[in-house]
Amino acid sequence: MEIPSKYEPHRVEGQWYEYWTKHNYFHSTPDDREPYTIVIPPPNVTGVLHMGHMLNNTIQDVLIRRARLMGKNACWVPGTDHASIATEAKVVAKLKEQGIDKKDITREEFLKHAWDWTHEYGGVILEQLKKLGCSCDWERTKFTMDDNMSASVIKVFVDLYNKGLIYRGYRMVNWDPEAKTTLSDEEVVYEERQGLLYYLSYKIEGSEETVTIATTRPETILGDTAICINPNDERYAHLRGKNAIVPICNRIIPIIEDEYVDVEFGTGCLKVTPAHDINDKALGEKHNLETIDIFNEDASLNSFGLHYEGKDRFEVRKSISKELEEKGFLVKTEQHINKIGTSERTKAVIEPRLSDQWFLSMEELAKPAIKAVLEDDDIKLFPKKFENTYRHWMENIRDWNISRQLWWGQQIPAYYYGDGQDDFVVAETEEAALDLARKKSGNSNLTLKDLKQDADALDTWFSSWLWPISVFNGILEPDNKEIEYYYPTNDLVTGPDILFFWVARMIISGYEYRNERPFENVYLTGLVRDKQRRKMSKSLGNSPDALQLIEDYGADGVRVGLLLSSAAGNDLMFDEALCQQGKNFANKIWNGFRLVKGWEVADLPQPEASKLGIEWYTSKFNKTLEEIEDHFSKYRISDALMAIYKLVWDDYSSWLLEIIKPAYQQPIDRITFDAVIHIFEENLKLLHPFMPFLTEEVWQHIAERTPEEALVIAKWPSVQPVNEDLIEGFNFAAEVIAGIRTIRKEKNIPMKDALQLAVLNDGDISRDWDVVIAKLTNLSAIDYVDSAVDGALTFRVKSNEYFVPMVGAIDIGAEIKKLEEELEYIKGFLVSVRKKLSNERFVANAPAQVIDLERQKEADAIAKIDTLEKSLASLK
RNA sequence: GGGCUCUUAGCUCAGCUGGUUCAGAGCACCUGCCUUACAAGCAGGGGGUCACUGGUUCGAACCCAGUAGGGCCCA
Repeated sequence: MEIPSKYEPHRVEGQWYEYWTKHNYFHSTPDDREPYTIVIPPPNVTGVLHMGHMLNNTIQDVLIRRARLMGKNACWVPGTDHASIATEAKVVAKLKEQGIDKKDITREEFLKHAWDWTHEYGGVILEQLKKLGCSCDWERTKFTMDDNMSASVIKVFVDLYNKGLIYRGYRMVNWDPEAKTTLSDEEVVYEERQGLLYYLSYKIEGSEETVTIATTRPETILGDTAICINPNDERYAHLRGKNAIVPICNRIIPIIEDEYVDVEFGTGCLKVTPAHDINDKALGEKHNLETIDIFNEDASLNSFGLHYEGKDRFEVRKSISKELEEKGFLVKTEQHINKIGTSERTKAVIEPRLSDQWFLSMEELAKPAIKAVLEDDDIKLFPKKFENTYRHWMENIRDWNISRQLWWGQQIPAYYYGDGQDDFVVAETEEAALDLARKKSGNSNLTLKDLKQDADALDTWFSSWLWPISVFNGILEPDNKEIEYYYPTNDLVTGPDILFFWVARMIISGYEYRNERPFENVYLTGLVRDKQRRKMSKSLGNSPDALQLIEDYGADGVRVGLLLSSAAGNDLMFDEALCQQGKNFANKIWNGFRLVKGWEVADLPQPEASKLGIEWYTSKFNKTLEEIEDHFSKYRISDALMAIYKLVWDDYSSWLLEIIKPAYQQPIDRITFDAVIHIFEENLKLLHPFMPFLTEEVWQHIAERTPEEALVIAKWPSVQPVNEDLIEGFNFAAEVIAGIRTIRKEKNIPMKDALQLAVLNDGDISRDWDVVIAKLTNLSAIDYVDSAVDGALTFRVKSNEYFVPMVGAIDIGAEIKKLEEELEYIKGFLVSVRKKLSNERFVANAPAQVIDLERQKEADAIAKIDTLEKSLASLK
C-alpha cells in the first residue's frame, strides 16, 4: 500500500466524522454506567463559528472524548439559544431589505419570519462544530425556544411569581433606543468619549442673580425639576430655599440641598433630571421632585421638548446649545471625557429611562449559590481566582430585570384585565389566566377577549439559566429518567465574560429547581485575543476565519494549536504559528506510523537494545500517564497536551523508534514489532481526545477493525507500575549519547564512520545500556578501562569518564582547559553545598530529606572532582 | 474612585505545600546536516537581576509590606 508522506486531513476528516455518527458513538441513553455529562454553552443562533467557540468546544470535546474512552456514559448535549435582541435585529434588517417595516406587521407575522430565519440559519454553527470534530449527541440538539424549553421557561416564571419573587416595577433601566428595548447592565458596554461640559446659567426667581451649573447633556434641561447644592458649600448658602428658572422652558424649580453633590465637580451645583439619570432619580425620590420624561422610545423628544419635539437627542444637543448661547445662558464649554454606555448589540448610546419592567428578586435565591461555591466547594471554579469575582458579584447582587421590549422570545405570561396597576394575573395559559382574573376582579363575566397579554418577551438568559435542567425536560417532568440520570452534569466550559450572565444564574436555578448543583466543575477559558492583545471581534475584523483555519491546518492541527498555550482562565494570544505547530505534530505522528508500517516482520531473536528500549518506554509512558492524569484532574488541559506531545515526539519518535529501528532494508523481529504496535496504539488513545481525526485514521490503518473496535470507543490506558531504575538508566545513557554526538559534531565525523568508546566506570554504572548507546552512536566497541586513555577526546557524565580515541592530533591544551573549567565549576558547587551543610541552623531546621539530598550532592561532587583530577594528572 | 488579579528567556506561558522538577517548557533564534519515516525533519547550541525596594526565614520566583506598570470587574 502506498502511504503519502504527508498527513492529509481534508481527505479523512469528513469520512471519519460520518463513520462516527453512522455508528452512533456520540449518542447516549441512560444505562448502568457512570454518566459523564456536559451541556454546551448554547451559541447564539445568529452566530458563526469564531475563535472563542473553537477554543471552548475543543476543550469540551477533549473532556467528553476522554470520558468516553474511560468507559463512562458520555453525553454532550448541543444546542443554540434564541438570542432575542441579536436575532430580532437580524430579522428586522432582513425585512427592511424586503421593504417590510416591523411596525406594519403583526406579532404573529413577525414571529413567522423569525422562525423562517432560524430554520434557515440557526443550524449553521452546529454544522461548523462537526467540522471541528465535536462529538455531541446530535439527537439531543435543543433550542431555547423549542416547545418544551419555552414551556419550562413559562412554568418557572409563573412559579417564581407565585412565590413572590417576580414583581413588576417602575425602574430606571438601560434603554437601547435603536432596538427599543431594555438591556441588562451586562449588555451595556462603557466607552470613553470626548464630549463637552456645558456651563449654563439659570436665573434665580425674583432677582437678577443667576446660578451656573455644569452638564454634559444640555438637552435634558427641559426635564429639570430642581437644582441641587451641597449644604456644606458656603459659596451657595445664599441660594437656600430659593427657586431657579429653567432656561427656554421657563419652568420654576426649587433649589434643594444634598450632600450627594460633589463640590469639586463642575461648579459644585447640579441640575436634577429625575427621569433621565439614575442618581437624579434617587435625589428626586428623596426630595419629592416631579419627574418629567422628555423622550419618546426612540430617544427623540416628546412634547416636553417644545419646539424640539420629534427631533433626535443628539441633534437637539447641538441646536439647543446654540439657542442657549444666543440667549446668553451658555457661560462656556470645556472639553470633557466621559464614560457613556452603549449597547453591546446595536452600539446605540444607552438612555437611562423609566419604565414598567418585570424583575426577579435575587437576594434570597442567590444564597444557596453563594454557599455552594464559596463555602461548601460543592461547585468548583477553575481557575480558582474567579471565586473572588463571583463573591463580589453575588454578595452585591441586584434584582434581575427580565423583561425585554421585543417579540422574539417567550412572551411574558402576565394578562391585564383592567387599567389599574394591579389589574393583572400571571398564569401558564390563557384559560388559567381567565380563571384567576375572574376571581381576582370578582367579575365572572370576563372573557378571553378582555385579557391582554403583556407585550414584552423574557430576557434570553431567563431561558438559558435553566439549560442544564431543561435540556433533560427536568422542569416539566422533574422525575423523568433522563434528568435523574444526567443531572447534575459534570463539567461546564465557558468564558469568564458570562460568569454572571449565565453561570451564576444556572447555579441559582439549579438549587431552586433541583435542590442540587447543575454541574460540579466550571472551567473558565480565556478570551482569544490577537497578537496585539486585542479581543477578537467581528467589528475589528481581527478574527481569522475559523473554517479556513481548519481547511489550512486540519481540525486536529487547529485544536492542538488552540490548546497548546491556553492555560485555564488566561487569555490566549492567538497566533497561526500555533496551528502550524499542531499540523507539524500531526505529520510527525503520521510519519511515525509510516515507518512502522513499512517494516517487514520476521521470526528473529529480539535484539537486547529493542527489549530494553521497549521496557524503558513502557515505564516512561506510565510515568507520563500519571502526570497527564494529574493535569486533567486539575483542568490543566494544555499541560496534559504538552506532556503527551513530548512523550510522542521526543520519547517515542526520537528515542524509541531509533532504538528499535532495524538496519536499512532489514526485517524487524516479531516480538519488538508487536510490542511497538501496542505502544503506538496506547499513544493514539492518549492523543485521541486532542486529535480525533488523525488518530482514528492511523488506528484504522494499523489493522482491520470492526465498528466495536473503533478508537473513538477504545479503552483508555490505566497507570501501570513504573520502573524508576529503567528511567534513570536511560537518562544516563542519553547523556552519554549526547556526549558522543557532540564529539562527532565538533570533529565533523559522519555517522557512518564507526567510533570506539572507552569508559572509566568510576560511578559503577550498569552496562545494560551499552547496546543502546552503541546503536544510536554507531560504536564499533565499548571498552571498560582502569585508567585514562591517551590520545582521546573526553567527556564526563556524573563521575564516569568517557574517551573517544582519535587518530590524528588531540589538542592537549584544549582538553586540559576544558577539564579545568569543569573542575572549577564543580569545586565552586561543592563549596556552596558544604556551606549549607556547615550551617548548624540549616542542619537543625531543614527536613531530613533535604539534608540527605545535600549530602548526596556533596558525595557526587567529591567523586567527580576525583575523576577530573586524575584525568588532568594523566594529561599533564 | 472601590475590589480583584498579574509582572519569570525574544514571544506565549508552567513553576502546585518556601528546600533537586529550581531557574523550566514550547515556539522563535543560532550552528551543522537533503542520514533510507518525517526539511512540516534530525542533531547540537546560546539566551533570564524571576518588575523594583525592603522585610520574615537556616533557606524566597514562591510568604509579608511598599513602589512602578499592565489587565479584569464594579461604580
